[in-house]
Amino acid sequence: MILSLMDQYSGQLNGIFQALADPTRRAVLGRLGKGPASISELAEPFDMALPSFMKHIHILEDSGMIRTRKEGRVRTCAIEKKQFAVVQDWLSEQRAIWEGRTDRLEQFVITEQEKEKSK
Amino acid sequence: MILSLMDQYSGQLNGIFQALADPTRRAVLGRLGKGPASISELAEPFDMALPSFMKHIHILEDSGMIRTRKEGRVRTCAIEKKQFAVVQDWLSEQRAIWEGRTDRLEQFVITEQEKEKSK
DNA sequence: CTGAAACTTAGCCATTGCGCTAAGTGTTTT
DNA sequence: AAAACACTTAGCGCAATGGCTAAGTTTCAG
Repeated sequence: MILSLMDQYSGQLNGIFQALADPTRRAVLGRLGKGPASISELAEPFDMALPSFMKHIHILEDSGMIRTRKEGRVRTCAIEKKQFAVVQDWLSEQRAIWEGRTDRLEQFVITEQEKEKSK
Repeated sequence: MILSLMDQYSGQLNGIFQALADPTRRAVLGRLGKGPASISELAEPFDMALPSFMKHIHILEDSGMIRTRKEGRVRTCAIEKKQFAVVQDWLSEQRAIWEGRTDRLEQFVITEQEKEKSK
């Protein structure tokens, strides 16, 4: 059960890191860090056709790094801060390995699971 | 000079995140967190031809996440912890944006953005 | 000095990634 | 009602990714 949680976690990491591997997408996240924005507002600084830009938005959304919602003809995007924690956790996990503290890692995972359950 | 620093930083992020976007490569980093290892030692857990595995090693090395050295016929790989800090810094920077904190670096970026707009 | 070991190089193949244009859909504005 | 706006869908082209096999190269063991 920790295993399945870890697999899910790992699957997310593929998408998240892939999403972060592009400068356009990182710039979009930087912009959204200051607050929500529409697609065209986000696209404006980039010298790119709109459909090309939209692909970046889809990748960001699929990775869970942003959330979008359409009202009327405008789609508004917002950052999903939770996903940054997934990256942070992976980094922490890695450091735990360096420091030979794999036991505490398991403890951490279990603790997080309990937190989830009690929500 | 800040610019060249930023470019280098951003350029590095492309490679780093790309490297981290693959589960095989993350697993290799996990293994190397416990200490250096040879190519064949690292490759052993994976059901993959050696040349395929070597590509992952090259990508990790190019991204700066690992360092390798050949002695005799054996190439030994070790983790490069410094590169993890680059990711950590990016995360911190992102949080700083959410929190509306503008240190010198971000102030610079925003200023440049405004300059672009007013062109 | 011959052969096994540990990579290494070269090249093929299928899929994915990232850009484009052209045309379509649904909302607002005039 | 017509036009403008803000996406959205469809499909093309090319380069990069991630796997493979076959055939080197270099080093070490016997």
